[in-house]
Amino acid sequence: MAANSRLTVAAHALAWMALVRRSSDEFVTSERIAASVNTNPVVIRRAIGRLRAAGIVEVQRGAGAGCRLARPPESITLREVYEAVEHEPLFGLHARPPNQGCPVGRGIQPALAKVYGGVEDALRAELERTTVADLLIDVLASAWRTAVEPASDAPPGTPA
Amino acid sequence: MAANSRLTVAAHALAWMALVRRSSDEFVTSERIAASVNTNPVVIRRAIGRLRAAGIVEVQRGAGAGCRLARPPESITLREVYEAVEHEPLFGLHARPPNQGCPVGRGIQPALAKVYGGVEDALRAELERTTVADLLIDVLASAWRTAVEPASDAPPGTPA
DNA sequence: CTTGTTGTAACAGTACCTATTACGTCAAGC
DNA sequence: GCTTGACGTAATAGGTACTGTTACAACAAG
Repeated sequence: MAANSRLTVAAHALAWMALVRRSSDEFVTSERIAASVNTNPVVIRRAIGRLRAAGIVEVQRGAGAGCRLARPPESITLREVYEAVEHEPLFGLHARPPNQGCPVGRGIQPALAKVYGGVEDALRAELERTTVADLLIDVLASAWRTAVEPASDAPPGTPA
Repeated sequence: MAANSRLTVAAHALAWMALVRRSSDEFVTSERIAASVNTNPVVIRRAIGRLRAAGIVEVQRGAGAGCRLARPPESITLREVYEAVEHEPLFGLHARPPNQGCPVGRGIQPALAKVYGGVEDALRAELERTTVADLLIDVLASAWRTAVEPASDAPPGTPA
């Protein structure tokens, strides 16, 4: 399970946009988000592209452009986010087809596909229990707990 | 989510050993299992090594050596198998630590870790619902359904 | 002592992810 | 219109992980 960080990047970006949305309706740039995630703006744009295709965010092009949540954060579940950014199955089947001359080789793939399908359903159901709004609340609670400097509750406009 | 096939290979090997166990207590070689999985014996040995460390199979070395289930297949759940062969977390966090000067950057990792932990728990609970014995029953049912030749129900001793 | 098998290291090839640069496209605002 | 700032995307490089394969030491049965 070589884990990638696409869901993490997408969730981080959405939490950031949800926080900004509390105080303004302006579009935020991929560069600003990238400064908080600590990555390259192109990585953010790639994630945003998938979220836009899923109708989770809306993007404004041209000068002074950017991105913002397309819907209230209470209505965006992490299941949606997961399905927007991740398309590979959780578990891979055989790299090369198993021996069809053997009963186990012939029956193993359908049997495992059933199991894996149930697992992915369970994973999606669990992710559905958390919305971006829930996540932001928890993020801010954790940030307070970790804060050492009293000036830590800086406004969202100063992420870098 | 770059999916690997370790769980698939382990489950396939265990189903094969469970089928053999029905008619004999002999040890089977990694070469025989590899012939059914259609891979290299070393790949099987790598999986067997982890299953052995977890107490799922027992290995006999020396001449005429091999491997067999250490316990009845009804007592081996896919959760155990998953935990034996897979150690990486399902979702990766940030490749580089997020900006600690931003409230979201400071709180996102603990918040996501909580979500990801719940997801892994749900995944394990779902995998726990299936034992190797259950899997074998389903494998054989699927093999029968797919069988075109009447000689398809060959004894387990002839996998290749 | 021979023989067959495991355990493991080493290596090549492939594939994917992240980071980065570069550039075309686009719309706001003067 | 033109300028400008930002997105969308291709291309590339470096790193990492998995699979397949060869090779060989360790080991136990007979």
